[in-house]
Amino acid sequence: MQGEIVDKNSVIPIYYQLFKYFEKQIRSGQLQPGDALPTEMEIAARFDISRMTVRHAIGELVSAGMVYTQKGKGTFVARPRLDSVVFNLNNFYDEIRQKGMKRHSELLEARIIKADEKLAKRLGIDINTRCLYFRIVITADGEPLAYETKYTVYTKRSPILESELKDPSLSNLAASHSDTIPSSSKRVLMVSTATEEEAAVLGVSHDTPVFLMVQTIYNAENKIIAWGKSIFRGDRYKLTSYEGWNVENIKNN
Amino acid sequence: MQGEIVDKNSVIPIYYQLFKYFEKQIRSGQLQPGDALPTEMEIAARFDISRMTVRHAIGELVSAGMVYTQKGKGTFVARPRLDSVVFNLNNFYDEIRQKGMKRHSELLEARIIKADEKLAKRLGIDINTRCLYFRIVITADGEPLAYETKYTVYTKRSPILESELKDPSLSNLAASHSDTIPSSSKRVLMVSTATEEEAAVLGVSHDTPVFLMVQTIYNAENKIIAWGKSIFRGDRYKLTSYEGWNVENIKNN
DNA sequence: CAGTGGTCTAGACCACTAT
DNA sequence: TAGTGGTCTAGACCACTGA
Repeated sequence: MQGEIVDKNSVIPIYYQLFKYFEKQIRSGQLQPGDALPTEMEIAARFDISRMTVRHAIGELVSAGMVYTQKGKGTFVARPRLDSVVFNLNNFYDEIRQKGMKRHSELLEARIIKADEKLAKRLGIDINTRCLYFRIVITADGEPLAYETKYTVYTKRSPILESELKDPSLSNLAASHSDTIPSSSKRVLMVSTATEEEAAVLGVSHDTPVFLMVQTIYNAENKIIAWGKSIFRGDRYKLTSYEGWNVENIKNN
Repeated sequence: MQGEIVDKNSVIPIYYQLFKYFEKQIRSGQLQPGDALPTEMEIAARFDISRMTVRHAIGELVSAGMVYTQKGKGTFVARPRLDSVVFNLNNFYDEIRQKGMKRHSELLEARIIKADEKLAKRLGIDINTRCLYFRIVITADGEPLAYETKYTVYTKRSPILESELKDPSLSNLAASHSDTIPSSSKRVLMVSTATEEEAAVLGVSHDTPVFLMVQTIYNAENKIIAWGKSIFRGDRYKLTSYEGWNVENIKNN
């Protein structure tokens, strides 16, 4: 009768079947936060499998944050952490695609420049170092949504493809034109109001609220190799975060 | 001589020592993205440990996103994903603490109300359902930083503690006063400008750019049990995201 | 003390990859 | 075909918990 839960002859691994079984119990509320799971020995005996296989399944549940273990006591259903919130930035670009809109990047300007004092300081490089500078506007169905300005050191002197300038990924760009590999990235998200120039490019009125994001790319030696500033229209963009175990069910609310 | 790397007599588990060993190799760049790790059998033989212990260590590296495995081929160092960005909202409140400032919550208003049509629709409940409504201002060193308005259904009629009204966690509040348990949470982060009322409360001028966050708490049946709106001063708050493997080294830049 | 989860072993068979 | 990682077993000993 337990064969309905774990089929040892299935191509699906036993540990995965077991993981899904408990996941379902928890998501459905049959196992409530604080409830104890059966002991590993009990589970192994009930399904006639090895304790190591049981532990593999429980390990997956722990990784998913759905249970926690306490040495000498047992394994318990965790409380969903509704307060630790993460906003996934992919939203900014994915949102366009999800709505079935066509994303398009327009190159406004692209130049090789020699770093002046301000840029040299910002990039942590020497003055007059050759840099690649460019600006793009990202549109969806013809409407401007974001305005990005980017700088990266240009030490490799490899050819610049227009396609890569239209790619919003600053780290890919740095990988192509810096002589070191991008290793870390820092982004700061702020609110601001559009400057005259930004308002003109985005086709909004001056003082419209916008998201302002500044990104810095570092190599393995923690040297800055790229810097970018992005302005997102506040009337078109938003970030959404879902937490908990029933997330799929509320996404369309 | 390998004993310097893995000490089988240490109280630290072997798999963890091995995990740290490879983590160090990767962070230091001695193992570059794309490089293959030794095979599991090789590692087991070199350190004279069981293959299962090696697999445990590699499993940790996989969980950390530092390596990936390919059946029949081997295990390889992953490329850090610098494009998938997450902003951790805890920033909003942690930032205050991190700066050594004292957070304080001031209760502006707290009432039990009967839901009017607008609120009933927003909370997905019947008109005239009893709800707890309140507003707070969060200050740091006396300066207002955030303004929050919250509603939750009030079915348990349990006493309301002023301390819990000052806790910024909407899910904790819903847990106390709703007759069902919070299960999922949805948050939407937008930019806006302060309304007259918000500007007055926060002590900023009208039309100052602000973060606007709306949170909805659901129970296991996907019924809304709480709703809240938070206004964060744009001139005081920012969200920061770090990606990559050298993150600790760039946090102070 | 008995029971729990944490670690570890020395095998085994499998599916997949490349040659 | 040989080599890889993926799964699984049936033990073992340990540290920790609570009675």
